[in-house]
Amino acid sequence: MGHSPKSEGDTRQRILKAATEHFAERGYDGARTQAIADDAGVNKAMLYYHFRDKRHLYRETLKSHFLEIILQVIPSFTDATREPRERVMEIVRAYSRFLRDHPHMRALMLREMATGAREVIAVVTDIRREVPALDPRALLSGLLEMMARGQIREEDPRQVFLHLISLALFPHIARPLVAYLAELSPDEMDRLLDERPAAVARLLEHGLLTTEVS
Amino acid sequence: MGHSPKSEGDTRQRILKAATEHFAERGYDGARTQAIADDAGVNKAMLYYHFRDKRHLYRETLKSHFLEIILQVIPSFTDATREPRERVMEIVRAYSRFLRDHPHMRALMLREMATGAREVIAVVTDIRREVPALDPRALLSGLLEMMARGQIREEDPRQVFLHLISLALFPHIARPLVAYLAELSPDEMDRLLDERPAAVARLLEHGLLTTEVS
DNA sequence: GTCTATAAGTGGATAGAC
DNA sequence: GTCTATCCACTTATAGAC
Repeated sequence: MGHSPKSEGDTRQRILKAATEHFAERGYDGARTQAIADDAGVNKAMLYYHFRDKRHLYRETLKSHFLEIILQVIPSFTDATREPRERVMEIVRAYSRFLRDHPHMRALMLREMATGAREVIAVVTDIRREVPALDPRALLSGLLEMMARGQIREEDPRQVFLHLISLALFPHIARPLVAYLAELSPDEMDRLLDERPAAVARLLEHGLLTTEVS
Repeated sequence: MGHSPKSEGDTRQRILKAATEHFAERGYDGARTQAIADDAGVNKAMLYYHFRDKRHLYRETLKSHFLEIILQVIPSFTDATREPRERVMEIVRAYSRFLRDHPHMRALMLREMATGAREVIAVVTDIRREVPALDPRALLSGLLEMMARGQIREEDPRQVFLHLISLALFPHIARPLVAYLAELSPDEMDRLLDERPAAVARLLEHGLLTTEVS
């Protein structure tokens, strides 16, 4: 690194941070390059110096965050040191923790899913080319292993995968709508989400339906 | 009714249909009024005659769809004529069916959630003022009733509500990303989603974790 | 690396004829 | 109710000085 005029990679980072906020809050089309530059404390022309254009800036923004989510969440699926109940709770907690630490990821992910996740998929493919160890298939193989050990019921592992990420993620991403429908204050909603890992664990242990005595 | 020059409420409906597609696929900021008018087969000025401006057009678009989702989904929570297992399967199926019949709702909902669901909430509030019978609180009371009858395990009903809509909705809304991560073809993904109601029912009956024999 | 100035184009919206 | 023509604010993007 050496002798760059002003602030090395710092400017680039500040731009990415500002871009994250604007893309998350207003979406790709709604985000204004001028506003991003202002928030980053640089001139608008700098966006085009550091990134080719708006689209490239968007991709790099996604990339910087998805690398982290993959690094944080995969281990929760594959860590075999804990007992089963604790393991599934940890999966729910891992997503929960990630969304708390990265408050803009929720909106970024939602908008990406709305467009068929085109850009995320390109970005994840990119990441995997650079770091082949980060294989999302690990998510499924961790479950298969638990099944082989008889720790979880025999079931299509893809359905089990869907069960777990649904239970873990949906309440967070649908938060505003759920809070409105169930008439919950932000505080009550926080508490409900904090209690989620335990509630999910109970569901996975006992199911929901009582056994008919008939 | 009567003697309107060309096509009564027909034009309005065609505009709403075209608007649905564009708002879903490109988002509010990404949608182009020109493109909506083109697809509706009318002049752009007509949008401003039938709806005050772009924002009002967007709200009316949401409203036309949310009225339907409320009408279709609430009954699945409150219909007490079936037995419990069939009832929860029906909840999962009701959402599934709705998303199949309204292919653009997925994206519309996702984008709304990304912005904190501001507009949907306004729209649902509107609908409830016009049709007070459609109270979303019915979603919770249906569950409470099942609990009172001992048909489902004692649990915070709000957590149960979250369990059910998470399991039912998330796999559909996250479909593109899930398909990519699990390396599933569109056909395989379709089959997986078709099998969801049964897989969810099994989860609710038996849980997931096996009982430790220790 | 960072800025100023400006180009080139696009979008939502309206006035007014039919 | 529907169309034509047009306005003007605002957006991305670049050329070029420092």
